[in-house]
Amino acid sequence: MTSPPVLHEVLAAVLGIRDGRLRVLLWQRALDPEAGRWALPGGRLAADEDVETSVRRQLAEKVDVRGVAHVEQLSVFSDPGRTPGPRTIATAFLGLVPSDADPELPPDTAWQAVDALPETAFDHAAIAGSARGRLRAKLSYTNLGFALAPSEFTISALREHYVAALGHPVSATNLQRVLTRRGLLAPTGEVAPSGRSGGRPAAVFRFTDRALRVTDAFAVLRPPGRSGPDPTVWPGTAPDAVLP
Amino acid sequence: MTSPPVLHEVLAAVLGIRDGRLRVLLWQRALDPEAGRWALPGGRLAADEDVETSVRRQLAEKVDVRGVAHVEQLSVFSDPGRTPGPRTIATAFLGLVPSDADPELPPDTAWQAVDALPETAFDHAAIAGSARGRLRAKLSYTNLGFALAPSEFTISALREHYVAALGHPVSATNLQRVLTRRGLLAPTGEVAPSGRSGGRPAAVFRFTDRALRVTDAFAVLRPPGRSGPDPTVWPGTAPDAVLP
DNA sequence: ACAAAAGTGTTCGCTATACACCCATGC
DNA sequence: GCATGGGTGTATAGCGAACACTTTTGT
Repeated sequence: MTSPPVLHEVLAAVLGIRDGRLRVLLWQRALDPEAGRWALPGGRLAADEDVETSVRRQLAEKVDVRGVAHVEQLSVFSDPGRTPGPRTIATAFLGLVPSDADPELPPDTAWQAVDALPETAFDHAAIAGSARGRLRAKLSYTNLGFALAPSEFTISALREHYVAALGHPVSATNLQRVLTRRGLLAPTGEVAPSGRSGGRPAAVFRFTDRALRVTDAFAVLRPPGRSGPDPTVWPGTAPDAVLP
Repeated sequence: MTSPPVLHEVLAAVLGIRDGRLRVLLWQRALDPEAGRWALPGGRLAADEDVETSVRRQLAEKVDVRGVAHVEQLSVFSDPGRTPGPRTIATAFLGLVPSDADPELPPDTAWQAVDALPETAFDHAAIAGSARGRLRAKLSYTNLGFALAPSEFTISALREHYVAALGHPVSATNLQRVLTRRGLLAPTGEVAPSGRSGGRPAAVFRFTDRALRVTDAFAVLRPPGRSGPDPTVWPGTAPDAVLP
């Protein structure tokens, strides 16, 4: 019964497209251990909050909460040696901030490219990588683009966001078709003026929903009889909890 | 700095097809709190183990470890009031036991239908539901059937497993075609004798792999140029960690 | 007129489902 | 022979990728 104390922290890998690249919000540690290295925001769980409440509270101290369009749990990092000192178990989260939200950041905090992280503390690089993997997967079968793109955008601007997040070329033609067929895009009716080098002005769109929706669940072994893909998620399963 | 102690436990929703239904392994609590109610196996984390090691160790006390074909993390349950007494955070897992593994169970332990759970303790019913959702999703885009079916089976027997797990009709014809096209099934060359009512004897198959493989990742927005669906998972992403 | 960017039309391959039909066995 | 269950052949619908082509702007 004299088991050693175990502390519990939450950590958030907050991703966003900044400057054409997929970046994660990190702060630079001033004190040991790991002074100088970059770390994910987060911290200890308070007595009266669950992990999701906690991560949202702690993010609010770094970025304007309203800037965070989506938060979801990744997984637990619990290796006994993951941090020095008393054992600390971390629940890792993915957060997404659209590129038109530009929260003021504390001086020790910056957006760092996920593909070229600076020296990171503890296992935080693995958590950031896990967040990137989750984002890439969900971009393909959900409407999660809404949490990355600004509220209004042209297709080519949206395409650049997808390219940065996915890390491979994306065709604007097909992107528009896929998202349109799934009913995720709504034209605002406005057009964006063309640049100095000419070109047809682009139509402006927005996402129809600003909350996570699974749009392409269950490619196979669907229940019989239905013609179209059913728009709703399987009964009794939260979108977050379904496809790991 | 006088934050209250937080305990950490792991809980496993071990699912399997038993008697034609999707069931979960539960044990009946003898003592308060929640005496008489049914609970998931699990318990406190030891000092030198991570959560995955811990859940495998604790399962070994209930079922023969070799019977458990697959274990993966679900999510953290951390509501402050989820248990009485000192605060306890749970990391929940999905475990799968093929139907030809019949571990001896302690007298207080039984397979209970997930669709008709008895009175369960704490938030364990929600965890079992989450496990069922995860299983249903992954049956569609991975080879996870291997962890549910016996090592050798006929297509119609496999079909019954899928029906029980998914909760809706599944066509044997299409099931065979989908799994064959994906290269998941290998015929053993043997045939199962037909029953007393006649009928053509069925060919016997086995799964080619006995470890999780994502077979249908990323229906859309694939990297360009490839003809077939790429057989491997996205570089740098573990199958477990990808699609929630 | 020309270049540039946006957007549409069309083709192609592939997947998954549905359903008709053939095969092998017990009685 | 006939019922029963197993298995294959084939048609259909839809999706996503690729690419040619048209539309609309700036210079």
